[in-house]
Amino acid sequence: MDKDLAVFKACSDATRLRILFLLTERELCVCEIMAVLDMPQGKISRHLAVLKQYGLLEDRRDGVWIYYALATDSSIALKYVSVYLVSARQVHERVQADLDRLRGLASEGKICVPQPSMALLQVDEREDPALLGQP
Amino acid sequence: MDKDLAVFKACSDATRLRILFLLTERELCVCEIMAVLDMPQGKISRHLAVLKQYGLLEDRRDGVWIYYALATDSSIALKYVSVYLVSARQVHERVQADLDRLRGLASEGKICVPQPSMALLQVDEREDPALLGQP
DNA sequence: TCTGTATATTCGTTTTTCAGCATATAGCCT
DNA sequence: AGGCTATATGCTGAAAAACGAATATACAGA
Repeated sequence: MDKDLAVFKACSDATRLRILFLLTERELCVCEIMAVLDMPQGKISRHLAVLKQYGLLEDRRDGVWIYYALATDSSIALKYVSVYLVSARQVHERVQADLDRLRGLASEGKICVPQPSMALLQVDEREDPALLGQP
Repeated sequence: MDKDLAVFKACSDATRLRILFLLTERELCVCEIMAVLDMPQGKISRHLAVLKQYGLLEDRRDGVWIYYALATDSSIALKYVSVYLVSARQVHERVQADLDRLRGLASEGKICVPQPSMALLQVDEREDPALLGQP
């Protein structure tokens, strides 16, 4: 029962719930979640750590990026929460907005898709202030 | 989404989760829950208030007793949590123990089933110390 | 009206959780 | 090696949650 309790504790925070909804779309790296939710990096990282510790997420490293994905049924409660997430994501407006934002940012290349030598492109060809925050 | 978040917050406490599992059996009054979980009255009452406030429980008064029951689908998350509770109650040992204890106490008449003039019976015919706590 | 029982609520305290900020680690590229 | 980027983690204060103990309320019955 402790595992199930941990699942509910993990879901009992607004930021973490939004992250879980985002991860129903696909696996995401920290900077993508940061960009969509517009929250500081430390905050996102710590919430991801909580979700992982409670068994809801798995992570994999790809170079500098660390991708997080929903874990597959590590407990009874998680099984039901997963189904809930997929069902409820079409219903809640805020979730819809987050998912739209994710797709928008991704299609505009504003967030770290695993492409080579992104840093160079920034320096040479761009001056987009949205990448670093508004000065 | 806030309602769903409230549901998860409600479930993110061990005592409250045990109460919810108990209520999958049938509606219960406070003294029954107290007896099964062996916890002080104030504690149980406060947790019930939280569960009710978050929309997971409904209550009805019957004389001195107040019966609590699982609310019926007041939010998306609650719908899935309800299904989870029914499914998981056969799996978790502690839940099984709680349910067994509930049935045991009920069949022995040790807890307040809505019978008339129970106080009199206690005074006249009984000396069972389990009713008040072990001296 | 008085008594006893069931339940709710308040108070003060302790524990837990969360946020912000700063710093540390780890990998890529030159 | 050194710089840059992505991510993790430590620290501290503030807010929220939980508890025990005590008190208040509400109802039933004599």
